[in-house]
Amino acid sequence: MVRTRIAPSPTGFAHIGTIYQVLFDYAYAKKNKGAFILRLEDTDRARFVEGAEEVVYDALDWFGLTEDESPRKPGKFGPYRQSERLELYKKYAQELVTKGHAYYCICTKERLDEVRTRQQKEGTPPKYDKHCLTIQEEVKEAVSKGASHVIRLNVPSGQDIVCHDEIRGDIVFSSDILDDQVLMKSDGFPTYHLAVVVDDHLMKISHVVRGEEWIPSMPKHVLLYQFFGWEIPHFYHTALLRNPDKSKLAKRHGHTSVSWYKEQGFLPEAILNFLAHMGWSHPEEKEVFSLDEFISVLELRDMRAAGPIFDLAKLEWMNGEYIRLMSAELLADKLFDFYEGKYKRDFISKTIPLIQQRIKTLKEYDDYCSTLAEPPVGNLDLSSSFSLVSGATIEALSSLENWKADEIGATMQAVAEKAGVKNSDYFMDMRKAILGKKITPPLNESLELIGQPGTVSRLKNSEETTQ
RNA sequence: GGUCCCAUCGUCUAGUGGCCUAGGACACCGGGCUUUCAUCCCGGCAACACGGGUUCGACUCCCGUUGGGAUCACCA
Repeated sequence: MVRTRIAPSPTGFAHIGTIYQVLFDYAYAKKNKGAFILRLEDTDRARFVEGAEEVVYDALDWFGLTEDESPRKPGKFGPYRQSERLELYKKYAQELVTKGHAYYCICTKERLDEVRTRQQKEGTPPKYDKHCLTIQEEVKEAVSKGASHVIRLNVPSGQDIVCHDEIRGDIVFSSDILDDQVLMKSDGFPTYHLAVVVDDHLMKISHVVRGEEWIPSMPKHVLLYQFFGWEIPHFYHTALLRNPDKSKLAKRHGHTSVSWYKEQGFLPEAILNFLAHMGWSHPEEKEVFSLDEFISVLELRDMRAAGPIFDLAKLEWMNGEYIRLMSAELLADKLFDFYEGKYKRDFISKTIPLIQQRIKTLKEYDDYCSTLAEPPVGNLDLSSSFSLVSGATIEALSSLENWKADEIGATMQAVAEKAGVKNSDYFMDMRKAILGKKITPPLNESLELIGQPGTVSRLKNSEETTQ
């Protein structure tokens, strides 16, 4: 049984990099008829944020990557919030202490800082000096009397720890560089390292897909698995998404928030398709493919280890592809929802044929259609020849009987010809006079949509403002 | 700095020793279509970081150099 998981800490922020992990977790689980689990790593009370869980759920739902088990969808392996599993961690930490693989520590922050600065001066790796281990009986007595304490991992010296990554192969670490990591904090909460190992084991996680920033702490996890005598899941450390300057995709450089992509009018399907190209490629080198197809051809071990740069230009292209491939009906629905009532559903439907080949994001709809819905305001930047043809155009259009795009076009063309004005100049002026922009949807169809009275009144207004 | 990871066009990538004069996509630059902008079609520019090996033969294997990245908390 394949069971994958995503284990975000609820910070009130949905990171696009998390979705990247989820995509592979979800797809691999589905491919193997397994389960995709969402576990909340809320062990850091200092970072608790109200409503943060919903942010995670909303993001998963928006992308259609809904989990099989989670706090909101309890399965057999709950609870799915680490804060509700405290007794479990305590029990397993005790087990390690009993076996001698962990020990109590009552060192103060001051002493820890002192040790660290001394090591920095000496140029030795900064790690705990096992002071409390040497006086463990004393420490235990203090703990039993209620002294504030943590539990540390007792890292053996002189051992090679082999960490197997399915993408890179074996990575060997010397245990001598490892710190006696805190397992249980003084507030009774576990640290990530203990919790992740205990939970992945108890929740029967078979494949772990996580970012490569976790590689340095993997030996600690392997050590824990060995101490507990548990089977180690398959690890896939994926390359980190990068900013154009190659640094880890982070808030201060690039756009990391799912909400940003949503606001920019990107479609979840397009984002997923784009993300699927990061570190992985379709076996037939296809560019555009559905989530279902991705699921059927995905092979996790084909992932590349090099860190890809997140290229917005390609995402935009991909998004445009999805918009063009979409049914008119669906696109209209998406636009209507995106603009939350700013545009009438009926108006949007009528504009679809005019803009579907033009917009790359839902947000660009505004650029084309805002002045189609409402007359433009401000400087129209018309050429001097406009005044020569405006009167005749108004007259011709006012008397047009069949207000259809091709008729409108023919009528205007006749005016231009009669006045001896170049088509391109004439129509550009009309475009600017009626729609207020140089870049617009096709003019004739736009005018049909605006209607005869609307068009004529817009022309009259433009005529006045230019005089 | 220590440890670890990584290295093909500007970007995403194909390539698992001969099929490579290195393929595709985005971007970019031309051209066609066209009353704007797009779509669409045609064409172009552009890469195996460097140095040693191994081999009859290296983009592909090994070592080193350089470069980039990650990580070194009672955060995850």
